[in-house]
This record gives sequence, C-alpha cells and structure tokens, in this order.
Amino acid sequence: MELITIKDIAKALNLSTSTVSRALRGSYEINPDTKKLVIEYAEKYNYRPNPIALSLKENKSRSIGVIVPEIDNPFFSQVINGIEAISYNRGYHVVIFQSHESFERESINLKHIASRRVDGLLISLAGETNDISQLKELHEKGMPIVLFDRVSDEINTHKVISDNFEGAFTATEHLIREGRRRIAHITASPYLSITKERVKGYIAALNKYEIPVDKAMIKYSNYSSENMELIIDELLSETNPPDGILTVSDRLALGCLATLKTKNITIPEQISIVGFTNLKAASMLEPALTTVVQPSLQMGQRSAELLLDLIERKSSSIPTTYQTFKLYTELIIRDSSIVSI
Amino acid sequence: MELITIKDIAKALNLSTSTVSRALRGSYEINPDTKKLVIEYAEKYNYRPNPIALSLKENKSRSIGVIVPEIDNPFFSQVINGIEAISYNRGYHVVIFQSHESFERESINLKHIASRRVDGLLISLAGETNDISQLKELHEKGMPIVLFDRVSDEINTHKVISDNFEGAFTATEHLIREGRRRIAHITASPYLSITKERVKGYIAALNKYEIPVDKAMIKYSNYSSENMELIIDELLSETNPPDGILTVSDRLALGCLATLKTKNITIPEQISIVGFTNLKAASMLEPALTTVVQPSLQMGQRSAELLLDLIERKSSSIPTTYQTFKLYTELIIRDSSIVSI
DNA sequence: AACGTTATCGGGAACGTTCTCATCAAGAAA
DNA sequence: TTTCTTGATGAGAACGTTCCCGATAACGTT
Repeated sequence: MELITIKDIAKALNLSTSTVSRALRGSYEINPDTKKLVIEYAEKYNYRPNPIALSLKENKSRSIGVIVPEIDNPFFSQVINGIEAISYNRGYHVVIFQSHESFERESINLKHIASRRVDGLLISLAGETNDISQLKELHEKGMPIVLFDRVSDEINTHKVISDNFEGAFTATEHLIREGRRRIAHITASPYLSITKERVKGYIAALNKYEIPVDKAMIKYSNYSSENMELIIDELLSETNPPDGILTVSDRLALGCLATLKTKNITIPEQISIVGFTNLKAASMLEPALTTVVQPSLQMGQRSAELLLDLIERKSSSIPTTYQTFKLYTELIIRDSSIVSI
Repeated sequence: MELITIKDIAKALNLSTSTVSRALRGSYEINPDTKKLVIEYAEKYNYRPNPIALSLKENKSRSIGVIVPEIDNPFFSQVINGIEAISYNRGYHVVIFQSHESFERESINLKHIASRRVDGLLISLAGETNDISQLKELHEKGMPIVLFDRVSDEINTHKVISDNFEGAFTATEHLIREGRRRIAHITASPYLSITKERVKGYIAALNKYEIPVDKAMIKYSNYSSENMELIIDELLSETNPPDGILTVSDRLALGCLATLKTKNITIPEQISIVGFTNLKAASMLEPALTTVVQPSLQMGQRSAELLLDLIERKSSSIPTTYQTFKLYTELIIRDSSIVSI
C-alpha cells in the first residue's frame, strides 16, 4: 500500500541509506553484488524515489506554472497543448492557473507561484491587468518567466508573440481590397499588448489607403455577450455605419457573428467580417469565417522551450539576453469577407 | 532575491526555529511581544513558508493530477475549467497530463503520478485503453481516484458521467421522429464506456420503433480525418445508405460535417445529423448542428469535489462507499436534423 | 524553605534524499 | 614490518518545517 523508501530498503538489507542511494543510482564505488541486491529489492517492492524529498533537497520542483486568462478558449488550450508537449518531453510537469481576465485573480495566482512550488512561469496577461509590478518583482527575485501572446514592455524577459500588427494589417487591407471603406475594429481590453498592436496594424492599413480613422469605429470589449449587443448597436446607429468589421479573439468573433445574425444583417453583403481566431470550426460557420489564425501550438512549444532553457541555464548562471520571438500569422480568406465577384 | 526561511528569521532575531514557527502560526504559548517581532520581521522580508518542505513533512502536496485524452478539445477544456474552479477554491493546484488517446502515454503518466507528487487523480480514459490494471493497482495502493466521462466498471471508486444512454436514445429517437429510418452511428473507440453506453441508447431507440439494427451502420473511429473520409465512403456505398447520422464527440461531428460537405450531400435533406458535442459554435455552423450537449463544466466541478472530499476524508480514514454520479445531457435541436415542415 | 505553576522558549527528531567525510579491511609498496 | 592505496561501506549533515519534550525563570503555595 504505502510506497517504500530508501530507508526501508536499507533496513531490510542491513545496509546504510548512503549505500542504497548510491547503488540505486549506479555509483561505481559499490560492490556489484550489493548493487544487484539493492536494485532487485527495489524492483521487487516497486521503489520510487520521492520527488518531494528531491525537490526539497535540490530546491527545484521540475514543474512549471502556466497562467492563462481562460483555459476554455481554443487559442489558449492549443497553447497549453504545445506547452505540455515540450514539458513532458523534458521531464517537467505543468501546473495550470486561470486568471479569468481578472487582475486580482492573477495576482493571487502569482502569490502562490511566488512561494515557489514551480521552477518557472509561463504567463499571458489578464485583460484587466494594467500593473505588472508584482510580476516584475517575481522576476527580479530570480523566477524564470516567459510571457506569451499578451505581453508587456515593462518587463525584460523572453516573450513569444504573434505578429499582431501584420495580422491586423493584412486583414484590414484585405477588407479594403474587397471594397470596404468603413471598417470597424472590435477588440479586447485596451491594456493588452495584442490589442495595441492590432489597433496599430488596423490603423496603418487604413492610412496606407488614405481612409480616415474614426475613433468611433474602434470598440474595446470585455467578453460578455450583452456587451457585444451594445457595441454592435452603437456601430449600426452611426450616421455612417460600418461595411466591414475586424474582430479580435475567438469569443468576440463568434459573438459578433451571432449578434449580426440576430439583427438579420447579411454577411458579407452588408457587412464583411474578419476574425482573429483559432476556431477549428471557422470554415464551417455560416458564413465561413475569414480569419487570421495564430500559430498557437507553436507559441506554446516555443514558450516552453525558452522557459526550460532559462530554468536549466539558471543553475549554471550563464547570463542571458532576453528576446522577443514573433510568430507569423496567416490570413485565411473565406466567405465572410468576399464581396467582389 | 532568494526567499527567506524560518531559520533566517530565527538567526536574525536570536530565537529558535521552534519559536519562530509557533509565532508565525499564532501559538498561544508565545509572548505577544516576541510574536509581534517575528511577524513583523517575516512581513518585512516577505517570508513565505516553503510548500515543498510542508509537503515532505505532511506527506501531501495539495495538488491533484488530471489526465485527459486531449486538452485541446472543447469538452475537456470545459471540464478542466470546472476542476480548476473547485480546486482553486479549496487550495489545491491542478497538474495537467494528456494521454493523446494512447495507452502507453497514459501508462507513463500514471507512473509519474504513482510516485505521488499529487494527492489524488482525476482521469478520463484514453481511447486505446483496454486494460486498467495499472489504475486499479494505484487505487489499491491508496491513491484517491475519481473517473469522469470515460470510466470503467472494473474499478470501484467514484465516477462522474453523462447520461450517455439517455443522450443517444433521445437523439436517435429525435431522428426517427423526423422520419429517418436508416440511421448510422459514428462513434469512438469500442473500449470506451461512453461508446458502449451510447451504442446501447442508439440501439434501444431503434428497437423501440422496431427499426432493424444493422451492424454496418455502426462505425468505430479514431480521430483522424482520413478515417472519417473512409467511414463516410463505406456508409454511402451501402446498398441502403443512411439518411441520418448520430455522431459522437466534437471532433467527429465536425469531421463528419466537413466530409459530407465535400461530397455535396445536403444536410438535412439527404442526411440528417446529430452530434454529441460541446462546441460553442454549434449554432452557427452551416447547417446549425443539432447536438447533445453534456454538462462539461459541472462534470469537472463534481469530479473535483468528490476527489477533494476523498482526499480529505482519507486522513480521517472514514470508510467511503463509492458512487457513480450521472449528469443529464440536453438535446438541442437545430437545422441539421429538422426535415419535416 | 521546598515545591508546584505558569509563561516562554530551545533542542532535536522527523519527513526522504544526496553528498561529504570518515572508517575499515585487505593488499601493495616501502 | 610499516605505511599507503584501493575498494566498499557507514555516519551524519543538509534541504525547511512542525512538534514533542524538555528547560528555565519568575512567581505563588504550603
């Protein structure tokens, strides 16, 4: 029932714990006979080293923490998939935390992590988060941290992001080339890096085609559906309503689509839509949704690799120069944005 | 930079570790002045108890392991969401493992978990898994385990499942009432409990309406899309091809829909479709997909509650009688299965 | 004056490992 | 013979806590 320990083996075999420990890890200075004896006994009674004792001794847990806004979100669950794959291969465990877009919740999670049950941290900032001093402090205390997707300039460490500017630019340009001139942009929390970068890409595309930028066409949304209803209403009641919408995130794209449908607005005829989303069902939506897809799996893999390198390098105290890795997005054009024929 | 320990405090304040420890946990037998001194010092230098040391001492980690086939799957990510919510509230951490439907991978994960870095285990079996002796052994060794969704009769512990029989029965009956008489069933691995129960529900519905059961209409699939292509081809090349399909799981429903579309088969006219899926986009698919939705979030919550109760009861060694909790499914009827008007 | 209380505190074992130092016998070199 | 290697093993500290036992002083009781 209970797991056997090195002490138990030592007692049973009339050896010292030192000898057993060495025999188990195949030290050369142990008599082959003794070694065999110990190993066979360990085998027989299914000895497993206690990872917690190891952790205490070596002051590391071989596990990493991951804080995401929402696990039940295709983008993030794909990222976590990537993280898990790499971590698994390198012998680390993945401990999941959700911030639910809440600063307070994120803060509490960080506190847990600060009492280092984990060797490193992978985090994508919550929508509410405007102050990352706690994260910085943790980093300064020596915790290896890699930020992904929703990052911050205020902290100097590795970051892995999508090329949000390019993605938004290309998507907006596509809408323009399809003849749209009044393009709205529904995006997430204004604090988020992804938001800022995408807004920039959106504006840059408008500028390139000399289309005036109208602040009223840029809407910041949290993720509730009532909110989406409100936003769409606002946009439609403009004297000059939009003929195209660029939407950010899986949830917003879906919400936007649903809301427009209830209002019997034809897509793409009346309004074209492009989403930033990793929905696998995007091609089978009605209408098939044009989307900017992000390399979510790769983002998870890359982030995990960087973090684990950081963790393992830390011990050898090689100084590191931090970098920001930008992954390419891809615009997949489908019915929701094809007007011209 | 480094975290401070009780020893550090003791040294700095010229006290013993015992006193510091007691002061920190507010023991009555400590002089209020001393207590105040210690607490202020701890506060100032941001003392955090080392959870690993606690774990070693108390022989528990305050974290639970979760093994799911695939985290990047709406159903499971919703379940994990529920698990995380409960665990968070009760002060436990969630460690994620994926089996990728592979028995070997599941087995390796179980091995990791066996060297108990976790206090309990939540698991949904892999599609390949036919032999759960390892899981049973782990359970017999005293590891609290709760199975969810994909369970097994061979192990006696708490289980949380959807009413798969009822779900499949209702869905099949719905197709029959819509006039379908030749109903195929595309399902998952034959080893899985969910598969067996749903097949039973499907057959029971056919029996009720005295429709003959044709083994050729029941297809077991893994999750690759080539496989789906093959299955659909087989079904269509029957002398008596199906006019309705009941599909299990998010992935299969989506794959089935996509494949039928490429073959230009009209839904629901030529073939009606009902999926077992938790896709949020189901209502916006083309056509809107009739689905049996499972209470995934609740399943996660319930499972976590049961497991944590088990863990905390274990210490007081109150004997437990194990139960299987069945959660209700809901059939949401949409365009993909409505023929009659 | 001898003893019991009470209030505070310290010593040290224990959790499971690893690792640094011994220790000790046997054989080799002087 | 004496000293030096070499091979094989054990003792014990350390990682950070908690907790069981004392220990010590300052009192109060007889």
